[in-house]
Amino acid sequence: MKRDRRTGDERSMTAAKRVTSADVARAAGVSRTTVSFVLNDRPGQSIPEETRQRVLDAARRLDYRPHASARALAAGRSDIVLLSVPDLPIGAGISRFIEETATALAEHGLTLVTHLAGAHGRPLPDVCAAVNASAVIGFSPFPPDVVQSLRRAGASVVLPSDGDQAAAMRPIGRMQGEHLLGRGHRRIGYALPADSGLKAMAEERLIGVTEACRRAGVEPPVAVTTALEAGDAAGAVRQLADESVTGVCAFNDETAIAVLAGMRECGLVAPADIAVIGVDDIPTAQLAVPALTTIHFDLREVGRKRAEVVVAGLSGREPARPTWSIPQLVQRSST
Amino acid sequence: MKRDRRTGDERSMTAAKRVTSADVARAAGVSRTTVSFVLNDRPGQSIPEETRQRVLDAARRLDYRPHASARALAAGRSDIVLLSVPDLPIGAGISRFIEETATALAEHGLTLVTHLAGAHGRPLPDVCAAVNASAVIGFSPFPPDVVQSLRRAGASVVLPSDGDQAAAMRPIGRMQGEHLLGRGHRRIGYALPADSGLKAMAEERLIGVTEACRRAGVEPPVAVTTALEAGDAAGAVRQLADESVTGVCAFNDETAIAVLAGMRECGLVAPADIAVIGVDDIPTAQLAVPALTTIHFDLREVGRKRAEVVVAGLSGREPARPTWSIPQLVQRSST
DNA sequence: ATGAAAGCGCTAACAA
DNA sequence: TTGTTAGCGCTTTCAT
Repeated sequence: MKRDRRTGDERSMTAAKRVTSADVARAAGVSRTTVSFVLNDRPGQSIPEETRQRVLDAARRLDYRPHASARALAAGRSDIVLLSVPDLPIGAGISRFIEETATALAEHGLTLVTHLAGAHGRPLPDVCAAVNASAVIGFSPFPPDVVQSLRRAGASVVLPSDGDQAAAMRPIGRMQGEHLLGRGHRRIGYALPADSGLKAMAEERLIGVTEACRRAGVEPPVAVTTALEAGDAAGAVRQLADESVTGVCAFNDETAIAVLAGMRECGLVAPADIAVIGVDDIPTAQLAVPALTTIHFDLREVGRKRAEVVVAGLSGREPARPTWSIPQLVQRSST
Repeated sequence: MKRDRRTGDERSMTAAKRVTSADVARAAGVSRTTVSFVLNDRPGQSIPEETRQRVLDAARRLDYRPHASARALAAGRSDIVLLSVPDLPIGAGISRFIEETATALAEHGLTLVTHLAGAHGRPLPDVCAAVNASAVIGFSPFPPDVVQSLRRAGASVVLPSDGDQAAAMRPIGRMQGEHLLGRGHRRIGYALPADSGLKAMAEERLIGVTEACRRAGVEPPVAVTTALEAGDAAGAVRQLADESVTGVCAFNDETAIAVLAGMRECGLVAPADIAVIGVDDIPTAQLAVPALTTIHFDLREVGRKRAEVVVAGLSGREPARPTWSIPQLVQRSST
């Protein structure tokens, strides 16, 4: 006889009773094994179409959903991919990227969940373990010790690698720099966001700008850091102006908008006094005054590429070296 | 003899071998049961401090992390709370809220993961099942059929209820309306976001504004919808102007900024021609031209309240009716 | 082509 | 106070 461990309090809040694969098997008149084979579409099993349909039907009729924990436990791996998003703010650009990645992963049967890595949140490896993620993606490479914790927490794929990161970020900075240089600016500035979670990305982009400067034979960019706040940005703008910078590349559109606000506070006008270029092409970029020149990329593409790398890693294949999609310049009035 | 199901390809990408509770038990020289009791801090078990420490030490030394799937499977519930975030954009306000909720939940041993409910993403119940969430939180009440799917997918708590929502949203709209009314405006407008995911929240806030109007004895607000794009917003502004609206409450700061941009395009200036008030107090609100008057609230508080309701629901208790923290007006130059 | 049965790592009732 | 043991729902090997 089976024990019943349910406690007496059967409240309305309790989850509905779950349908198990045994229920489906019974309804279809087959064994659980067969159900598993059919539902997982296992290759190399010759199951007659008729049986297949019977199982599929039963599953649909009962609204069967495999119990993820049980499956993960038995199979030794989950279908969960964890995305760690750095400290706020999450701009619209990031949201789009996340969504595209999720869609691409979903096509491979993987589920993406995201974790906002706030200062006081629980450590990423804990979250990874809690959701039993088999892959973890970040926005910039994780420190080696974190990578190891993640592995121990069950993640078999951890991205991005330093190489991935450089390959993705630098061309963007390079493009920003080249645009400004191409319009005749000779003294370039770079606005880094104060947000620490974005630092690593920003620094890679800055390297791209620096490369552009070197190629053009001009001094490396003057880097300043600014919070998303007019007063602070004004200070940054003053530093830039002191160095007679005439064109500044901002880490992203939000930072760029802050720079624009800082300039306003200093009585400077863009692009006449200083030209500003952002990255991301967020909706508010065109609403800025003046409208912001920025770098746009196809997030769909980027997300898809990331997903491919994850899928490849999970299936043990070496990923085809992902070719990054080409960023595009959106010329507006701020440069 | 144990079977070894590992396939031959032991690649560098594979997750490190996991430490199990049996390992800890062995290291501590006790049984798995004792380990379980100690690590879960089960009340009513009198375990000598000495043994406790021995187990704790062993666990720490081995960097043991309970296997979430196994635990969930055995215990019948997971520690996962799933937050479904509506379609983009995720403003900074939302990010803060998420982070605070996560922190508050973490204090109760729960892990929050978020899912961006994009148009093409997988359906929420699928995600809920995939991560085995025992609670699901949204930004506005889920349709009844979705609630049922979620329950069947294993969620025992689903929030918010319609009541929660109204209690949280309406006072905000009311406050916006009262501010404008208090400054003498007699013809109020309301700007809804085009984004469908935000519709439900927006409509509740609109009700709040309507209430404020009724109390003041003026006509209900003229509602218009606008995308986050200057051209579209200009159209909305024209509609408002046609109805001789002199003050508009925007759903949130981003919408408000779009309205401001629309006004600029129409040659209107705020607050002289039309006053604008937002909600959220996002960083860019004060960077807008003119600086945006808005409603600010303590996200920490809101997140904490939400978390309490979840915890209460999960433990079967009826939540203490959450008292919503008081929103605060931030007066800037747009009104 | 299908089924029986052995676990995956953990929890919890029960026994000692 | 601690250990034994029976599952949780699923996958997968092996036998039929």
